[in-house]
Amino acid sequence: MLHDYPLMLKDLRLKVTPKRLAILDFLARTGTYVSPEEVRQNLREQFASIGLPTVYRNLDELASGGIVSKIIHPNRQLYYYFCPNSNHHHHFICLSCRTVTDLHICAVKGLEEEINDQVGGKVMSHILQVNGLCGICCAKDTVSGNNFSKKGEQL
Amino acid sequence: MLHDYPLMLKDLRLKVTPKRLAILDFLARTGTYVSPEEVRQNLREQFASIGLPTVYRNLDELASGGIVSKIIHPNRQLYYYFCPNSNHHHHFICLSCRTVTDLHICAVKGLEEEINDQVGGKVMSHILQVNGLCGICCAKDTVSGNNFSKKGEQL
DNA sequence: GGAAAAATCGAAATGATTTCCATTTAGTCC
DNA sequence: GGACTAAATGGAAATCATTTCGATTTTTCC
Repeated sequence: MLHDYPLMLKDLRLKVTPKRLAILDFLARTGTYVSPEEVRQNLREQFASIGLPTVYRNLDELASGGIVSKIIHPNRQLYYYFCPNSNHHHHFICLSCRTVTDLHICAVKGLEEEINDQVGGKVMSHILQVNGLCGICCAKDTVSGNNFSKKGEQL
Repeated sequence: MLHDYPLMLKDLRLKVTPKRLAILDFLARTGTYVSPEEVRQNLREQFASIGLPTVYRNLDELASGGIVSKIIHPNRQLYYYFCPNSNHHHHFICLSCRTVTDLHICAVKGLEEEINDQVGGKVMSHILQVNGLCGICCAKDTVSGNNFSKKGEQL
């Protein structure tokens, strides 16, 4: 699937800058979720200077615009995943190889009804993300490579 | 409902210390989710010295033991909520008054099936939390008092 | 090509959470 | 009740992802 990055950016009223394009391109090529620091590492190959604030700002803007998704890792750091699918859905993330699988059931509908009945409140946002090992990593049975921080799982 | 804190702690093989009891008591009395810093503020009234590491360590141990729940706020800080209910369930949290409502539907069952079919992977953990305004705060229609950090919502 | 708005940079600040290690305390066994 | 051991605690300092700041550069649009 090809993406027209300049058009995507214009739709979000973001200016089309070389760094934005490179960030999008990197995210799309990688196909897994990545950390802001990893994005910067990669952009360094193309740009003499690339500030971390620029990376953070852009990832955040792209996430607000719905082109990328934020992944909240059990280590509580943020990762980003190229996911221009605008239908409401949730993610299954592999803690080992970092692949993301889109899930098509929205599990929150029933909960919203329960909340309406019980609390009469208003739902403003929700987090739903399923963490685990994908089939391939599960078969390998080794949590290899992409370990994250030394801190234990926290969520 | 009365709670036997010393017994709860013994069940978790944690020593019964005055600070642990005070933390549990504070959480239970408060009835809303609170930040580690707020716990420390409160314990200061009872103890001449109380270190922040102690508070963090204890909250984390109690969460691991299932006596309190971690709340992951949209501002990405951790809050804790006294919730010794060991049945699997999820939470609706009010962003204004910080009340928590236990939800009785587990929304993740269906997703796990989908994951098994699609990915063949193994689910290790999930986050599901619904954020909003409870009925009372909704009626007031003002997001009063308990604002959190100045940073915008992030999740 | 020039002006206005947006984007970017580097350096420094922020701030929640942890680490370290010396000291104290709870649990246990006589 | 004292002594011992493992666990808990405190204070200060470190960590480290993420933001802020103010000055400079780019993009966009006419």
